[in-house]
Amino acid sequence: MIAARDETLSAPIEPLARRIEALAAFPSGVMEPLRETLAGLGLRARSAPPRTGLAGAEGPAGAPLLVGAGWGARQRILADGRRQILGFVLPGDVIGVDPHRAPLRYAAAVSLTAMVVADAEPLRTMGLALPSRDAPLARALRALAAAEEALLSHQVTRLGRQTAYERVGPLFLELRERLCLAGVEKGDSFTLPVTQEILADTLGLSIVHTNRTIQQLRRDGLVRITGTQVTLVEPKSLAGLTDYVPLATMLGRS
Amino acid sequence: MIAARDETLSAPIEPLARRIEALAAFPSGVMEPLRETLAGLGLRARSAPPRTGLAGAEGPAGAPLLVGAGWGARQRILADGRRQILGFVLPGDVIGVDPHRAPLRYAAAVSLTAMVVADAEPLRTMGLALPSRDAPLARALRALAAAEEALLSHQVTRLGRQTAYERVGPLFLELRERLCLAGVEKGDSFTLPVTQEILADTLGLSIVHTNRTIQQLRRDGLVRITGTQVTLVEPKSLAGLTDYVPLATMLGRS
DNA sequence: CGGCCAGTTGAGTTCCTTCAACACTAGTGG
DNA sequence: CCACTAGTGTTGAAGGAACTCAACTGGCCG
Repeated sequence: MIAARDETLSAPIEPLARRIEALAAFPSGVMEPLRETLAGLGLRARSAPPRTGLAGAEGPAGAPLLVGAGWGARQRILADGRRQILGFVLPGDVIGVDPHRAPLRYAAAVSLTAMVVADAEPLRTMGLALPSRDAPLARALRALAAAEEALLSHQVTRLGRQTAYERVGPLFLELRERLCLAGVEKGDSFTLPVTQEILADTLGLSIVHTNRTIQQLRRDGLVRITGTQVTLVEPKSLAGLTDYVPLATMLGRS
Repeated sequence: MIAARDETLSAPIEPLARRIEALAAFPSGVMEPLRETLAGLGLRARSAPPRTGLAGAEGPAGAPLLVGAGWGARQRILADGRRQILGFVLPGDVIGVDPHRAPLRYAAAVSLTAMVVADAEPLRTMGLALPSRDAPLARALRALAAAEEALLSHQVTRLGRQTAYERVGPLFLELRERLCLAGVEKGDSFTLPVTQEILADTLGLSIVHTNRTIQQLRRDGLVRITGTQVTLVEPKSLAGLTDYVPLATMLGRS
């Protein structure tokens, strides 16, 4: 147990490497040196307690942050206290790669569970690299930025044009896909370590209605939930029913 | 009249230059050479008819596009025909700067009115430049990308956590601000060349409810509308009432 | 003139929210 | 050991926000 935890702490880049591998579709022989480049950056992990601010929450537009483990969220809070979660921050995510992009004043990143994060300043430098040197990594980081924007677009569509019932399915499918890409979960089942209040603020619904909607999905036999474990019973029909487009498809791989 | 139109066609970079000038907050002496750099790119404008696909709609992930005049939109269409507009494309916008970013398969860019656009491939190249050469332009382009993401985040919050009444005000304020930054409008009034159906698909509302909501704003004396002309009567109280955060604030200026 | 499109208005319905109460679990201190 | 508390999940009932259906207006153009 402790060994496993230490391993995660010492290798916060692993989820990122897996996502790059899964999404960037590099020819063989490219990924190995890239992994070495990543390892050579010598990123040092630190752990963050639950419910605290990450980059962008306080202080000046901070350094970019690589997530090694745990769940976080980017959120915006209205003057009267209403909260909207823009999206979850999962292992393999890099928030604030571009000094002008993520740690904006209007949207804060917070940890939901305990997290393992690393200062990703070296990554940012690489991300700015010209197509010449370290091109594969720069390209991969741009693909990740593209994925982030794609997720945000998806969020807009869900909130604007889909019913409560149609919003939950894609969210679960998205979370499962992202966690699988990062290599921290596999199969049709994943751990959902957040309360229904968090889900409600993500889905743009009230807590009560979020609860009822999830139960409807359970009654319909599309998901099974025990504790924090979510199992997608029939991912394909769930995807069809709720108009889900996989990340891989969105990024043009298909 | 014709002279003015020709001028726009021959200088599609003007709105972009103005936006950079307004948002990037360069010290004096930086903007002049930057304008010359932009002019030196020799971008050639062409006009696009209304209601046609722009980059990303069809064909392979196309070249990036600079908008010189007219209104467009980025949208996503669900399987059953429901449409969600992610955001408007206005003069000074660059769509698809990053080959991995805008022209995604899942989201198409379309023209709403007649537009003047230019192939912005040279801009893309510059955007990838290292901090060394052409640094100000690269920085400015990244700031624009940041603004784009900020707008998308705003859209999420509006759709997720604000009422119909609260959604319209910020949209009008945002449009006015963007048009002013690009230098194509000034003051508290602007031309809104789109139907209420388009607004509805932007706001995530039905046409009927969009109509009623706008009329409520008129009755409350917050906006005046004659034809396609929208006038914000009391921008400040409208902003306060609907929790609007100006772009300049979001980007950390002020 | 007639047709079409955008805007407007009324009436009824549906979806979602709010308020309230209650069950369950875990943690805390007497 | 057990009350006590707080947080989360769950359920019922009532109200409100937004949708759908339908009709009608006015402008514009062939």
